[in-house]
Parts: sequence; structure tokens; C-alpha cells
Amino acid sequence: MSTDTTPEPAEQPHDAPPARELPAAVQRLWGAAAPRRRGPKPALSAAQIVGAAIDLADAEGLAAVSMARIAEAVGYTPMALYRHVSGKEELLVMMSDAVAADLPDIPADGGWRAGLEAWTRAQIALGLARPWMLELPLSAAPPGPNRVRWIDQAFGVLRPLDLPPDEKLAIIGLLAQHVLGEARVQIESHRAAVQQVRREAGLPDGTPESELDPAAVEAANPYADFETVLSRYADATTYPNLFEAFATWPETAPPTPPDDDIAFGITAVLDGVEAYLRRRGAIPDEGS
Amino acid sequence: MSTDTTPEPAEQPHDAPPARELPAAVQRLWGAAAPRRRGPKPALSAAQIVGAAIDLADAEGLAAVSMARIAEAVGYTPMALYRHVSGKEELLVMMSDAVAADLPDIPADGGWRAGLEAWTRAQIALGLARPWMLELPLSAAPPGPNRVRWIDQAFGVLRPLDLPPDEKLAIIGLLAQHVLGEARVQIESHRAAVQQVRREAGLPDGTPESELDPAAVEAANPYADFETVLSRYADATTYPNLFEAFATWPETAPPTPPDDDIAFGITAVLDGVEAYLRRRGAIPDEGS
DNA sequence: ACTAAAACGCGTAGGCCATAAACAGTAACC
DNA sequence: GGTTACTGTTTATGGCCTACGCGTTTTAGT
Repeated sequence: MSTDTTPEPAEQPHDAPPARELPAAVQRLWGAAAPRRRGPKPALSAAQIVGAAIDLADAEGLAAVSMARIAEAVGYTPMALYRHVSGKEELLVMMSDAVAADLPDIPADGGWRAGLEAWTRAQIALGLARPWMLELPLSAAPPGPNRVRWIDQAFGVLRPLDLPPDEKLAIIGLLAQHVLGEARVQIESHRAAVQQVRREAGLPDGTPESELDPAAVEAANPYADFETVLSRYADATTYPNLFEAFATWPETAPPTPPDDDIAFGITAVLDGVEAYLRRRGAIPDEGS
Repeated sequence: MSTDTTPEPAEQPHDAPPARELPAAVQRLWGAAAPRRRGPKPALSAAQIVGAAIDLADAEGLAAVSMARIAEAVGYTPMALYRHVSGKEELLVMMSDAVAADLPDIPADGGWRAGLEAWTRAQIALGLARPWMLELPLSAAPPGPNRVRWIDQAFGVLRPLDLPPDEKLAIIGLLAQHVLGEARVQIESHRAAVQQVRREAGLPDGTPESELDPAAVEAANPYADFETVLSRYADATTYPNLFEAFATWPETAPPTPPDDDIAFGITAVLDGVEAYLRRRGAIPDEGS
């Protein structure tokens, strides 16, 4: 009735199409909550919680991220967190998006190929810097603002190309997939190398990497276990092709620096994208 | 001091090269245990345990795989499992390898490209059939017999190519990475579609997919949430490229059947591999 | 100014989970 | 027959997430 400050229930800045009901988690992700407040101003905030959780994950891995540990880190009791975060699942989603804020800006004027390579490399670097990101449970949650911003940058790189947007999205998706796989493999081989160094030094499995000799880790052969297993248990009749291929490969292969591995994958995938673009006529044919 | 029954530490059946000490988990994986036995013959076996665990994961997801549930399934107490498996981590590794036994045989006479495509597709299909495989924690564990067999098949496909084995391994690794990413993306969008159908039908989040209409899931748009979020919260100033790209894309894009998505990625990656092989001179140049 | 509602942070408690340690029974070896 | 190794079990510990209900604090509305 009152004409001033009517507390209309619907609060839609733009008239959203079908007014689909979004999960509360998504609304919080996009900072769309806080319509009105009456109680005491919160001493704790979701950002603080997420920040503490990220610090914890950086320092001790995702397994160390428990509500109790986070609460301890921010100086509250575990249950206090639930006023700002609906549960652990939502917290993990928020962590994932918060980390994406660290991604750099990609220059859009260097051509599509250089741009996509930079975009991909930045994401791989992020995954290597925070290995716990790849351990996050698969979730059907829609991306948050930072991640969307990152997708937007990819569209900026692809902007000069004459290609329908869904095909651009497919290309971006392909690169994103490659990122996931590449980072995972890199991390796994690093972990294997660390583990090998630990065993050789006779240290317990839980020894933090910081106490290990970085040079030894660098020099460790991540395939050591694999080779030992093969030479001990496997025979040429069950794995004929493998044995034939490696018969002429006794002491070769000093482990190539990891940068080369990354370049190999990126080059191959981008070559594939280039072939696709040529086929679609989105780039000139460059025939010699 | 004592000369009798010296507890010799070394017990090596064959004289293995550097006598590296492998983790017990690996030895069990390769079935190299059981040197002597004196007690009662075991009623339970590791294979039984792994089988029950896989059944459980297939039916209710990896989260349902707890030692207690497995024990219940095989009819023993939880602690009985520890006589056959060192812990849950080892169990997961064994599950991962056991599943790889279901992979088909790849015909090696259809050319490298067709062979690699079949190899990749089979692995993606496996991941889609058992989504929990992708939730397995990253592990530095060396592969088991079945997985090595699978790698051997890839080497069989690549056998005619004149390429050093480490480069072949890099190619295989690239495809394996792609598999991981592709399966993960497919599963995520499927999960999003399921979740959307659940919400539209007003069912609780935990409703099993079996109670949902498969046609509705098939028809659901996995980007629905994404689009709603964008249209409601995002504006053209923060995401300029995204908005420009999709400005001309109002109601297009009936979700393409998932097979096409898979084909897009595989084609691109194999095109990249082909470009690499050509560059290396491993296949004829085929220039028109 | 007074009241009532709303939001805050906290304590308790319950139900999971993995697994360490000590125990009793069994079958092969010497 | 005694020893010994191996089996499955019982009991117990410490961790985890979170449902529920409590006092307290602040603001909106009268």
C-alpha cells in the first residue's frame, strides 16, 4: 500500500526471462544476496572463510580443508561457518571460482593462436600452482563470475574469427579439457618423483616436500617404478608391443624438462584447432 | 650375532636388476605375493573385495564405497578387509586397474589413425560407463597389469610408425589426457542435465537418476543455469566479448548429441597428432 | 522510545568414516 | 606335538560433516 520504499518481494534488476529459481549457492556465488539486514553486522564473511580455506589447501592440500580447521584458522567455531556458507560443497565451489581471479589478462592483439596458447598456459600454470584444484569433486555447478570472466577472455581472443559462437565454445572447451588433463599428468609425475625421492632417502611417506632436496626431485625419474615393475613382473608374451618398442631404449631419455611436455600437448591441440579452422574457412588457407 | 634363522631381509625370486624396493601395494597389484602359506585358507579374497567395491561404485557412486559397506556386501566385518588390502587407497588403485580389464581389443591393422581413434573412444566409453573412475584421487601409483596391457595395445597401433618409443609414449599420453578431460566434461554436463530435470520436477536433490524420465534428461539443456546466471547477473561491460559473441544467438543450438562433441575433440587431437607425425617424417606427406 | 523480528555466533550431539591393537581359532610345517 | 603363520573378529580411537536449538545483538517499524 505504502508508496515509499515498498519491499517488493521480487527484486530483479532486469526482467529475467523465465525467472528460473537458482540454487542459493549460485546466488551467493554471484554476490546477489544481502537484500536487507537487521541483525548484528557479521564479524565473519564468506570471503574470509574462502580465503582461509584456500590458504589451508595451498599449505597442506585439500584433505586438510575441514570445517574445523577453517574455523580454527579464522578464529571461530566450526558451526559459525554455516551462517555464511551452506555447506562444504558450496565452499569448494567458491574456492574454485575465487582462485580463477588470479588468472592474468590475455592480450587480444597477438593473433588467435598465440592468444589461445597464452590462455591455455596460464590455466595450466594455475593448476600446477594449486594442485588441489584438480582434486575438487566433479560438480554440475555453473561457473562463477571469475571463471566466466576467463571464458570471456577466450572469446576476446577468438573475436576476429568468423565462426558461430557455439563452435567457438567447443574450441574453448577442448582447450579447457586439455588443461585439465595436462595439469593432472604433470602433477602426478611430480608426485611420483617426490615419492621416489622420499623412498630413496628412507623418509616416511608423509614427509613434506619442503624437506626434500629440490634437485633430487627434479632429477628423479617418474617412470622408475613403472620400469621396475615391467622388468620384474612383465614378460614379452603378454606385452609384446611394449617390449618391442623399448627393446632399443636401454638407458636413453633423461627426463625432458616438464615445459617441453606441456609444449608438445599444446602444439598438437592447437594444430588440431588450426586444421579445424582451415576446414571451416575461418582462416586463410596459407597454402605454400 | 645369532647364526641360526638369520632373518635375511632380501627375498628376491628372480634376480631383479637394481632390487628396488617396491611398495607392497604394487606387489599385490601384480599378483606377486603368496610365497608360502601356513594358516587357514582364506575365505575372502582381494578380487572379491574389489568386485564388491566396483559394484557399489557402479550402483551408488564412489561416495558409497566405504569399508563398512564393502564388508557388508561380502558378508564379513570391516576389519576383515584389511587382511587382503592394505587400506582404502590401495583398494582404489586395484579398482582402477580391475576396470581396465573390460577394455576391448583394438584391431591393429586399420591404420594408425583409426586405431588411435578406437583406442581413445573405448577409453572414453569406459569413463562414461563408470563415472566414479574420474573421481578417484590423483595417485602416483604405477599402473597395474590391465592398464599396461592397454598401453601395449596403443603401441601395437603405433607399431608401423618409425618413431622413437618415448615420442610414441608422448602421443599416447596426450590421448589419455584428452580422454580424461572429455569424459569429465561429458559427465559434468550429463549431471547438470539430470540436476535440472530434478529441479523442474520438484524432486529432492538426492533422487536417483533411475526415477527420472530419460527423455527429459536427454532433452535438458545443460547450459540452462549458465544462461540464466548470465542473463540475470552479468552485463555487457564486464563480459563484453561473451555478449558480443552470443548477441546473434538467441534460441539456436538444440543441444547436439554428445557423440558429436566427442568426435569434435578426437578429430582435433588426432589432426594435431597427424601434423606432428608429418613434421617428424613418420608418415608420408600426402600433399595433394 | 519501545518492541519485535531477524541475523549472528556457539554448544551439543549424532552418525558416519578409516583403521590401530589385541584376541581366538585354524592349518601347515618341523 | 609343538611351533608358527595366517585367518577373521572384537573393541576402541580420533576424525569428519552438520542438524538442531540456544542466547545475544542489532535494526526496522510503530
